[in-house]
Amino acid sequence: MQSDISDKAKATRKRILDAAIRVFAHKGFHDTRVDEIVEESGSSKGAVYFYFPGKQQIFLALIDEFADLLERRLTEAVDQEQGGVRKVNAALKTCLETFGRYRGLAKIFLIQAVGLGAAFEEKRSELHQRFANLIKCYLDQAVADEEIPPIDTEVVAFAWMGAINEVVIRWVHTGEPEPARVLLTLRAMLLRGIGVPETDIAGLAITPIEIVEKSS
Amino acid sequence: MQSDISDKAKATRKRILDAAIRVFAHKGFHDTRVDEIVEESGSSKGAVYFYFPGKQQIFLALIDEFADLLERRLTEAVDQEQGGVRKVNAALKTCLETFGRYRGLAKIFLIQAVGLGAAFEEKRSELHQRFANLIKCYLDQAVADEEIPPIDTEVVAFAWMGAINEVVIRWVHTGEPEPARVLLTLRAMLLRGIGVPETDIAGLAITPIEIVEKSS
DNA sequence: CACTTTAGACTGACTGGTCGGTTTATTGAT
DNA sequence: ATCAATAAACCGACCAGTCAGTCTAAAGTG
Repeated sequence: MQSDISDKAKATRKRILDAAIRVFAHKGFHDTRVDEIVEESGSSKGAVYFYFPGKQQIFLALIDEFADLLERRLTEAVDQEQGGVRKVNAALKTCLETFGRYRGLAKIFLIQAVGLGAAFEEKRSELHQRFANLIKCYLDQAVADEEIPPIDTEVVAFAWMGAINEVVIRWVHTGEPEPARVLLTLRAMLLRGIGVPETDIAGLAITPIEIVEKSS
Repeated sequence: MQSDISDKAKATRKRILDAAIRVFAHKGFHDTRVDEIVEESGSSKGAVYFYFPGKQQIFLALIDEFADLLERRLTEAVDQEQGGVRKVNAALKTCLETFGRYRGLAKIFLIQAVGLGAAFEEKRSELHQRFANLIKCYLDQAVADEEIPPIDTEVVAFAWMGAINEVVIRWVHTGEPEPARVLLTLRAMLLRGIGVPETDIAGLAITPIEIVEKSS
């Protein structure tokens, strides 16, 4: 059948992307040679430039793909929960799970995509803006529902994102501390920080997180 | 006199470093050409390589210098205050002031030093560790003094650092939101987050921050 | 069916511009 | 004269991207 061809073709494309995740995550954008992606993927330079316009586009494709994935999972998880506090809890858990499942992409997203000069910086800024806004919306809702006192949700949203990112970065790097510990501590800290009553926080289940690593 | 020479020499060195701050902050490490630093500093390639072993070392020198400066200012400010809550407040204020005063260095420190591959990544990790540890110490002390309930200070320390960094990055980039607003919100959020009683937080003065930009 | 043709997927040797670093010459202070 | 300081032409390794060509399988043809 004809899908044989395109299956094999798609497979090559995927092999290249997977290899790119591994190499980019490990060495960063500038220290990654296209030839290394070629070798790691077991394909050829021609194949790489057949499927992608250039090195930069491969990198951006990975980031965009992951950002979409994360946003999809977040909104999905949050929408399934009722009430601001539970929603926040779900979001936090989903974040840690997703970063844990796609550790390579997480490292690319959180570290390797930073400090790459103007061309990428705009993208990074825009992505952070996007996720901060997502958080801000949920916070605003919690305020509107009078679950928490009125606060400067914009600043808090950025602070939350930074807090989560930093802890995840640390974890991706060293494997420390374990996600369960992180979830508990971070959750308590962030929720307390916006004035959620202690009783509401204590009421949250100690949902275990499952961290399963996937290639892509 | 002999200081004429070394004065002039030191001046050249400084001009190079200042130029490097500007260019690195604006374009990032890899997009910065040594020739751009030469031009911006109004010196020459010979002078640059007379004072520094190479591009990378200039970059690292800037980061180390700033890290030392920040740490010095922080410990200084914290030591002058009495009591955990006030110390934290002082630290936060000092952070924002210092980042504000040295905006170029702040951008290099927080953004441009990230995602540069293994050679720099270790340095970055070590720096974050260092500052997180500083925070952790103060938090531990606050716990020991029973000002706050026992918490996982390690995780909280990283979360705090991430929160501060992200907000500062945003501010360095867009100029938004104003530091005063940031200090108030961040302070309340972080202190609440570790269980500081609302009354203690309210008791803190609304100390105005002065943000004066300096070249270096 | 045998055969040519076409198209898509892929290969890897090659290239040409770029840029960190070096060298050599010059200046100027003591 | 001597030597630190500076200038700027120069070098060459490096590497993203190119391209002429190969291979395989499907489509067209008689």
